[in-house]
Amino acid sequence: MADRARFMKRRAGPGKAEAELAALAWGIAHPARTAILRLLLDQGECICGAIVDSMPLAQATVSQHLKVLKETGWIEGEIDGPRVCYCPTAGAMARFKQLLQDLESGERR
Amino acid sequence: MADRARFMKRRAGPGKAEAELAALAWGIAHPARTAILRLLLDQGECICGAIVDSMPLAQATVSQHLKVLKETGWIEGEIDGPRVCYCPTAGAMARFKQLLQDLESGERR
DNA sequence: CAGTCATATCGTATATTGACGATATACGAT
DNA sequence: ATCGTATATCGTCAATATACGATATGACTG
Repeated sequence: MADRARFMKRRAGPGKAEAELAALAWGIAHPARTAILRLLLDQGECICGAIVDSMPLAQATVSQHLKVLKETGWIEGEIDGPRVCYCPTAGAMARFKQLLQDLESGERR
Repeated sequence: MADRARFMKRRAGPGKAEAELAALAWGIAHPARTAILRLLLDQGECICGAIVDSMPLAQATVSQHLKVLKETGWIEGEIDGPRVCYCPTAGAMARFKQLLQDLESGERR
């Protein structure tokens, strides 16, 4: 997947939307991550520990998924004392839908 | 990613939507695939060869991406004489948007 | 049937994912 | 300062993903 990174970054103007859309899609391209995102959208925000408890995965694994969701722009984490409170990034879903819409309607920017 | 497959298939009722959404997202989680899908949505349909010509990738690689798009339900291929004509699967985008909407509004089915 | 074009599949190399336990780090409380 | 809790990161392993050239398959043409 060196190629993925290469492909993602290479293109300048055209292809930029493709890369952004692909990156966002990649963020939710794993059921564990869609489950996490759903939880956060449902609750508005959630302490990391609660997320871990809700998943059949080790804490380290959940942390990795949270990292991916953060890196792809889906969620944000705010440090709250000794714990971290995660919430959906405002506008991320709208942005994703917009990119999908553009894809559908032949927009090019 | 044995885990991916495991996760994808394990769950029965709840988690089903997550798996479906994740699978669709996975389909477009690579810029080459979003580019192909865009091309098809723009043109309505396209001969495989034209798709290959429009991409900076080897024919074999494009074929692989087409396979993923087909398997994830985004496109369909119709044999047209010696060549194959691809087109977007009707309703796939709508289904994806619906799943996203459900994710956002806490739907559970 | 042989030949050619179009597409899919095979085989393979490399990088990445996703899983986990173990460890490190950060913070609040004692 | 030390302890205990909460998260993140490290190290590692098996399983994919992705790329490519080479080869197989399928479909017309002559």
